[in-house]
Amino acid sequence: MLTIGKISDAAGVKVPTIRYYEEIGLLPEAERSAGNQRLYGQKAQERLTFIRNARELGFPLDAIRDLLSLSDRPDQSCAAADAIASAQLAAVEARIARLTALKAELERMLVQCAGGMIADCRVIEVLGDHAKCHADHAPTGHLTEVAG
Amino acid sequence: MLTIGKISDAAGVKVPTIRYYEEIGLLPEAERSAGNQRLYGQKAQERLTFIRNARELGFPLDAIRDLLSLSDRPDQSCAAADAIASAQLAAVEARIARLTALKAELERMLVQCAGGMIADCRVIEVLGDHAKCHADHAPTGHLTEVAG
DNA sequence: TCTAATCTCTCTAGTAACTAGAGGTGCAAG
DNA sequence: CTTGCACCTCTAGTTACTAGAGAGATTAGA
Repeated sequence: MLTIGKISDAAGVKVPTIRYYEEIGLLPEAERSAGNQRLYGQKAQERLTFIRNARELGFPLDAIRDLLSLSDRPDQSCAAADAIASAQLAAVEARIARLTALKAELERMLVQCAGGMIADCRVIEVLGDHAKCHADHAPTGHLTEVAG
Repeated sequence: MLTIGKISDAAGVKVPTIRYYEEIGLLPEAERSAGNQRLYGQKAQERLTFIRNARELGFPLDAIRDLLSLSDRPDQSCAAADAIASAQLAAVEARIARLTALKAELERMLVQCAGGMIADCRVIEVLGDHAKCHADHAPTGHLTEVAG
């Protein structure tokens, strides 16, 4: 039986994150030692590793929850898991396309900003009036793209 | 003078978002009508458009705050704005690289999942034991990549 | 065996960037 | 004048955690 710190190291997931996963029901409630500390066995560690890998591949926790419930019933068709992964793939592709467009835009801005004064700065200017950019690129509606 | 709904439409930023921007100090406090409703002029609308464009290009609000304070002093060198935009470009490029790797991984998973049972499903298996994947890809430490 | 250092516990609050909803008021058209 | 939409404030929820306080558990060394 491993303490939380050990599976944290083993699975590469931080201690508070593990407790958080338990809290939201992604991990079952851990056994406790006499002194109330969490104890984990092999199965828990595998489950945590699964979660970590899926997170690394960009799956949101809800999708992971679904995948876990699928993997708990190994006799069923693979189709549902396939659907989740496919949706994830499509989302990733969409993000790549979007980011590639942003990259081009940023490069254009920067090329034109050659050490002048703010008054003539293309970075500022382009952001103030995007019409000065090239015309229509997809109007996005929700602005949830975020810098890493 | 325009009401909040009008500049919302004009700038393409939702009404609650505008109030939020005011609350966090990205927009100055708006004038009010006799009946306590917010009123906006040309300048506020331009500022909001600037924010919207920058958000669309993936700038975080903190960076936008910096850019706005730069654009308020047009006599200074463009270097700071350039630096912010460059950092943003680098962040975007890093995200693209990461997502491209994820895409390859997901595609590999899916190719091998050809309608079998969960017990043999590569999607589940790969997530359970990433060693079954190809070896080392960048160990990321923080798992903040999210599906769109 | 004692003690000091390191874990671990719970709980609360904070992060980014909003979104949603409740319950109430302003305003313009018919 | 009333109907109905737009607006107001405030609170709480979202995702996936992270940080910190204050207290108890465990373990390694003297």
